Amino acid sequence: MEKGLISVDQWTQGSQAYFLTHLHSDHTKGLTSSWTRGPLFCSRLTAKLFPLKFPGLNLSLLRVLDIGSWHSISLMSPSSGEKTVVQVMAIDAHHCPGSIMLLFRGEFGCLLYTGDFRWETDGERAKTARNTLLKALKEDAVDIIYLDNTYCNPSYDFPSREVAAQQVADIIASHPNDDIIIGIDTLGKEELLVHISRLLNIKIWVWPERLQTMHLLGFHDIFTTKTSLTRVRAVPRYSFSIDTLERLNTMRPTIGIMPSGLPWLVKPFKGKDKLFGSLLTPYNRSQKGANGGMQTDKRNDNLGSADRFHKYIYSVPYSDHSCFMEIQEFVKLVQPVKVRGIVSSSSCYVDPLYYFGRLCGANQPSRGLHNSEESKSLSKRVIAVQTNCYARSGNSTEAGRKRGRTPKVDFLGVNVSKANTLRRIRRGAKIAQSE
DNA sequence: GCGATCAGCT
DNA sequence: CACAGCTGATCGC
Repeated sequence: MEKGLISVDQWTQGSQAYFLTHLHSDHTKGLTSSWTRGPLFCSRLTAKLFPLKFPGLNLSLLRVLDIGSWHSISLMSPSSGEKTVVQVMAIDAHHCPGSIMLLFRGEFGCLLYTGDFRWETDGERAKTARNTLLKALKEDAVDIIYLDNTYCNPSYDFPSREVAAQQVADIIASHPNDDIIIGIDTLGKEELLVHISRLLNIKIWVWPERLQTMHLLGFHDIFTTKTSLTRVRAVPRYSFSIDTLERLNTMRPTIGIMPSGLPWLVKPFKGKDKLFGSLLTPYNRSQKGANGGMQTDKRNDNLGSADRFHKYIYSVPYSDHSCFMEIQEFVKLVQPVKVRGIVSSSSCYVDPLYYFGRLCGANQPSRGLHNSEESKSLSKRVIAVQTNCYARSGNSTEAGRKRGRTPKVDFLGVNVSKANTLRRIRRGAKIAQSE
């Protein structure tokens, strides 16, 4: 398919229809409240959440895709000028509220763009999504799948979110006298919090803007902004640090729980002040026994940052992306002719074909373990739909100008700087007084 | 003063 | 290296 027709999670000029898989910022880069470039297709829930993130956006440009049914869109072929019809079906991606995969068919063939997705085997939603997909696939074979390959490596193995949620609940239950801080983002992990709330019969504190989101999502009794009502607080992940926990512990015993996408790969620890790498939690450590035991008994001010971290913070493998086995099952199910990854990380990228080439309809040679520049640019040029092939980290080791930093964050992690407040208001946050 | 962009950090 | 993305600073308008 030629360019100039449709774009997915990409907001540069030149397409006739734009599709958004979900409202995380790395998929909306370039999209602003002053959007006028064309109709914007998304799920009903995403449409509902839109005003929160993009206040003032012209809502008449939004087009709701109902899950599981085909929508026909009349467009114009950029080269011939003839009318052409694109059909699209949204399928629950179960990544965050409102997230969808997009199945396209048209003159260009049949394409499946997964967006970010989690393909669990159990649960009502997972089964419904599977049935929806299977039904759609009966009518068409998928030519190309654009795959969320975030954890597309056999070393990424972690349990279902249900199991991870139970681990979190167990940690909380085993600290009956502690305050609990859970790090979350602006969207996602709601099911985890609901699980905790139901199981322990406890309300959960969230910051005011997050409460608005919860209300839009239909949660009305579970969450609160009154700290006096609960010992469990969900706070912005970026406010989550050793310092925060240590400060809180000078007032009340408090533990932090990080339902994190990351560190289940235990790696050697490098650099004495870095937190990256082996994040063995107190939870894991107690099961592990040996090794670090004696250091935990040292006085706090003698601890290295790793030990300071593990003293208060538990990291739990709760992921909104599929693990390797789930990705593999998904590719087996779809049996696409071709597969391309949509996440191109700078050095960890593995061509999905390396693992799944043999599962594809046509036997494609893999381009090998690491992404050559060739494979990346190829993916960009030949890509049938203009899609967002994005990188997951803007980390650069460029020295540049170093700026000293003392974040002005109050003990609950809600920042109060003026520039920041303005930015939040522009994002649509109505600053409500919580207490 | 605002939006876009970048560096830094978790 | 990295989940997703916030914050502060800078620069051009």
